[in-house]
Amino acid sequence: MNQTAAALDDDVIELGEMAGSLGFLLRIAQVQVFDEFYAALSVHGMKPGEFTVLWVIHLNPGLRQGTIARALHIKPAHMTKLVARLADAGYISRIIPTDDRRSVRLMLTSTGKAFVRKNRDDLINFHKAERSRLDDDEFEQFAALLRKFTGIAEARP
Amino acid sequence: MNQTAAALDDDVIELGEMAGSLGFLLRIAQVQVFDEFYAALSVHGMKPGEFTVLWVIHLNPGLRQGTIARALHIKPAHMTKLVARLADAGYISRIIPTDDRRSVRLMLTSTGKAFVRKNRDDLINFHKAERSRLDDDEFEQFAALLRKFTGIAEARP
DNA sequence: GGGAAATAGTTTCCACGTAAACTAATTTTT
DNA sequence: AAAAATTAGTTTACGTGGAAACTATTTCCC
Repeated sequence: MNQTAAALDDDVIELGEMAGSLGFLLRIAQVQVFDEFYAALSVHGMKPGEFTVLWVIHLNPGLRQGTIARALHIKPAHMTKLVARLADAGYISRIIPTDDRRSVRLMLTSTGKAFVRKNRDDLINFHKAERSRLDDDEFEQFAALLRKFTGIAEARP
Repeated sequence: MNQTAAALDDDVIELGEMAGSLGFLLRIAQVQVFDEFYAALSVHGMKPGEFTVLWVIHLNPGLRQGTIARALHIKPAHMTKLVARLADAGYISRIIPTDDRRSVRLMLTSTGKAFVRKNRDDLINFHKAERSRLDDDEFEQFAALLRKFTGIAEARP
């Protein structure tokens, strides 16, 4: 048990300035939240990105898939596959408008609507569970700083 | 140019409760920081994870690679490849101690030491660049909340 | 109006990271 | 002390997401 040198002192790691690096801290935080998401919601066989897209379509029916991709920082190539998965699963329908047949507009199917309605609470509860080490005030402050940092507007009430 | 319906109003997206989701906000924030990292440091052909590992070895010479992997939430399989890349590049050396020949302890080579010394400032400057939309107070508050959220201790002065 | 440029999405191919199975070394059990 | 269990790291096989090239459609401009 007693180590011979400081260099061999496992489990205690000096991070130095790294502990002030947002990139590093954000990555760790995201991994943790991701794990929580899977623990809470993967029952439905859905991944975070897919759920997010479904949610955005729910709130913004008829939007172009490219617009959604840009807003969520999903690359077009990936968006194509993600949309295909959601369409194959029967949650969304791809609509090609006649006035611009290059674009694809997305709508929830009735199955998709039912899914969102049914799992809305799981989503909300998941958000609450995320708070883990923070109290309510800290949580709100944290979310506000994240929104400011990312330049994302707060939800309109 | 004038859209016909609200549903077609591209570029304005309603996120609803999603704007309060840490998972969502963390992902966006991380993507942004990641992009900044590449813009600032990819000249050296090094990725964020690699740079972080190099930095941790610099501060904790002789640590086991598994210990570092756990601390940085890097999976063992990935750590093997990452360490191989850094070793191939000549930045670190893998040392198999005689008292436990299963383990691998990592040290910086002189090349690695020189690299860290030379790029330390880029790293620090990068951290400053990260602050973009936040002032100094907000930045510190943000980092503190991230540390609390992730359970990571602040750097010892 | 017809070719050039721009735009939307898709396809192909590749890199990164992971889970699962595996090898090697060490410790525990009996 | 041999067998079983544990631990450290590696290898293999695969899935996800991304860059670049491609197709289809629309807009620009001469």
